[in-house]
Amino acid sequence: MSGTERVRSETQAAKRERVLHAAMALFYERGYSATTLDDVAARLGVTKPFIYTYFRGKADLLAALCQPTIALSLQAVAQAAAEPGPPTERLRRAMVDFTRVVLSRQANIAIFFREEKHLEPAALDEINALRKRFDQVLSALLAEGVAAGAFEIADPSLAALAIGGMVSWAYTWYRPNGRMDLETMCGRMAELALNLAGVRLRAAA
Amino acid sequence: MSGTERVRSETQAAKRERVLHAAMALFYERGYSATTLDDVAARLGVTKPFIYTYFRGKADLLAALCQPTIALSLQAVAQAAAEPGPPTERLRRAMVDFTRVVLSRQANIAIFFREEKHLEPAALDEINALRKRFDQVLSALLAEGVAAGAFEIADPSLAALAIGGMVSWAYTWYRPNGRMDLETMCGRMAELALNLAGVRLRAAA
DNA sequence: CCTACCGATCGGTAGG
DNA sequence: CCTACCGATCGGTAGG
Repeated sequence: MSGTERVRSETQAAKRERVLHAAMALFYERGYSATTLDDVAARLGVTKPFIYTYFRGKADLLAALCQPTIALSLQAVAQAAAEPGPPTERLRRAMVDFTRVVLSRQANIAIFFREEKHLEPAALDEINALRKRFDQVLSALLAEGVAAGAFEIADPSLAALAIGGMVSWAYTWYRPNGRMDLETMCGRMAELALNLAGVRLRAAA
Repeated sequence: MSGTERVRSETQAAKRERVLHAAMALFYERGYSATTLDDVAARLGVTKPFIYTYFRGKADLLAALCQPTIALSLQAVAQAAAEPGPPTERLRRAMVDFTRVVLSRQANIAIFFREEKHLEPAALDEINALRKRFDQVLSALLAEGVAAGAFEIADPSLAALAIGGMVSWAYTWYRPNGRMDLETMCGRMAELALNLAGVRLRAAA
């Protein structure tokens, strides 16, 4: 309708974003396999070949939905880890920011973990390299905190996987408009991550 | 060959299990959509109609792979929660047993979370009821521990989701024949869960 | 006569 | 950017 008419006047980048948004919604609701490119086109009021102007194919759309979100997850943790300040506050900040990425991009996170097998090998390799760095950065921050006496962790690598999983998993249960707003949830998940890291004292920053 | 010949002499239940095992391996490696029933049959040295003797169709196979594993997860936590003894030891036991289900049935867990969208609505409803009970049982155990002064948890429902996620997530990274054997890993994950629950003292049982 | 299968094929739909 | 269409494939089922 009005959305359809506006598509023509938008910039190339905005049109591309429109396609991505429609694909995100459909892949999230119905799954990748059950969504046809005709479905995506129909939601935009265009036909299938329109999509091929911006993407090489269905799997390219999938990669464009997944890769930037995983990159943002890494960025959130890497930036917080590189800040000055005590390990406890850097970990808290890292977890608040990481949780915000997961919850604000819930559909993208869900799509990645569900549809990983449908990514082209090159795209999956690129994403897995980001995930590996995520675990390394988080693990290094935890080890630093142990060395500083701030955390009690027997195995920082394992704890990094545990913390990453605890937060990532929120894509399966978080409901926007639920009983807790997004920022409150970010703070709560960060607190739980600090517990997991064995932070004994909850001193304010 | 020898496998093929043996299929004839096996009992119905054993044949059904053979089909499930082949489907599990292929769904796990290639994904549900990329696996054809011909692929499953080929791995068993039979043809596709053989599968229809034991299952109503492809989605029925999927449900048979997922449902029992989720049921075992619930059972592990429910049994440990119902035992006598202090909350801390019941939680530890619940987490050791739950982690063992996740790691020993890693493929099934992965398949469920990836392919949820391909389950028939009735099968998904049944599984989601089990998952809901899982969260309720774990949440109740955490609340009991808080009441007994054993745990420090601001929000038992949220902590249950966090703990469940931390352990479930292990399906994404655990490698059998890795640096830690399965039982050691179960103990480690249980320790991390106790940390998450804010257990302050690590008194022996 | 049945159980347990196979060879062949159909309707329907996907990506491109 | 659409209409029209293909090459290929798949789940499910009939007859024997």
